[in-house]
Order: sequence, then structure tokens, then C-alpha cells
Amino acid sequence: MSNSKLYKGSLNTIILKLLSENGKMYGYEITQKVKDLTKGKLNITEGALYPALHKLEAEGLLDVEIAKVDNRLRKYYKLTESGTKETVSKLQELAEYIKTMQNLVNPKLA
Amino acid sequence: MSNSKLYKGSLNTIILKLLSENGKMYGYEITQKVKDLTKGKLNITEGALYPALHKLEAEGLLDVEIAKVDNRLRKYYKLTESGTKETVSKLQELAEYIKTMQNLVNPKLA
DNA sequence: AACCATACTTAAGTATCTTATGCATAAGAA
DNA sequence: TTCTTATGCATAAGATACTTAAGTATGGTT
Repeated sequence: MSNSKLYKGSLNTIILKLLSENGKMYGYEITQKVKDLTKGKLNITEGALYPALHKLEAEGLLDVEIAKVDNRLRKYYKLTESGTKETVSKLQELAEYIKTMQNLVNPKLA
Repeated sequence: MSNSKLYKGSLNTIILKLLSENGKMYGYEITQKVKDLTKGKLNITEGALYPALHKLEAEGLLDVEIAKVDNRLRKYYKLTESGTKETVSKLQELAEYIKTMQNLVNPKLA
């Protein structure tokens, strides 16, 4: 994902947020979108992404829909209802994390 | 550490930054300081902290000094020269991480 | 006497990621 | 036409950072 270990634990948040913005996406599309949005700073590896998608699906947060485009397989994922709720929760957690860390690291500004 | 997995990977950054602010600290003191600064939101567990301190020491980022206070052992840690450099680097990484995540999650503000 | 705070250690288990490999189609370059 | 790159998914083995839990020890509080 990145040379920085800080990204550990944020993959699910990223996936959920992107799906909530774009309605439905397939795996490869997510990797490209992240690369794009971060100007190459963050690259989601397939070995991290696909197991994460499978897990989110198994937890009932995502629904899958298989499509065939140009004779190639695509698995489109979209948020379930509980996935939408989880997204809100994850984004709150992220905001909280950022606030807490800024407070720890730069106490005078908090 | 916290119910949120986002903190995974940020322990070293926290330790280094606290030491850079306070000169020298011992393990238990770090746990209390973090609890204090975050108003209880973040609790560093001993099982995470002590191995982390040992590793940072093994990497040459920290120096140890043993003291006995009230007949109780304390191991004071302080930054080495390379530890000071690493702290700067870790704080830059954190700032970068926060910027990247905010950009991903709230693209209009970036 | 029991309990909590202080203070450090370490082992077993878990989760998330990296690295590597494998499969398959299509397009472009050599 | 063969090789490489891009597209697209899957998964296994290993690394790493943490959680959970137990252990050791002193001192103050109830």
C-alpha cells in the first residue's frame, strides 16, 4: 500500500467511502481510482484489496454483481444498507483518529 | 489501543513524539500521558508498548537509563541522534497520511 | 486481608498487510 | 508474430503489529 505503516487499518474505510461516492465499483477500478486520487502516493495491492472485498461481502456490508465486459470478468461491488451505516461509522472513526493524533502530536493547536 | 484499527501503525510515531517533547520518559509514564492527552480515548496497552520500546532501542533510536524510585524499577527512554531524525520523518509521514486520507475521503476540500 | 496503582516482561493468538504466484483476455510494440 | 503491458480476479506464505492474558514485584488504600 505504501512505505508508511500508518495506512494499516484504513483500507476498509477507503473502500467503503469510494463505494458510497461512486455507487458501484469493481476491484481493479478501485486500485486505479485510489492511485489517481492520491497522485500515485497510495497504491492498493491486489493481495490486500481482494481479500478485503471478500471479507466485507462476507460481513454483509457489500453486495456483488458479476458482469462481463469485453469478454473480461468484472465483479461490481456496492454497499448494502448495513454497509452504508458502517461507512458513516468508519468515517467518523477516521475523523476522530485524525483529531486525536493531531492533538497528541501538535497539542498547542488542539 | 482503541476499538479503531486506524491506530495500528501509529504507536511508534506517538512514542517518538512524546519523547521529543519530554526529553525522557518511562513506559508507564507514557501510557498515562497518552491517556491524559487523549482524555481516555486512547489507551496504550503494555503488551504493545514494551515490545515497541525494546524494538526502538534495538534499532538504535532510543537510549535506556535505569533508575530506582521508591524501591521500584523505572526504565527511562530518550531519543538518540538517529531517533531524533526518525521522529521528524515519522511526523512528516503522519502529516502526509492525514492529507492523503482527507483528500480521499473529502476530495472537495483538498 | 483484599484490592488497586505502579512498573516491567513476555508468550500465544489474531488481523492486516506484503510478496509472490497463478490464471485469463486484449491491445500495442518489437 | 512474439513479447510486453494493461486489464481483471484469486490465493497462499510470510512479515508485522497489535490484543489478550499471564506472570513478577513493590507500595498504598480500604
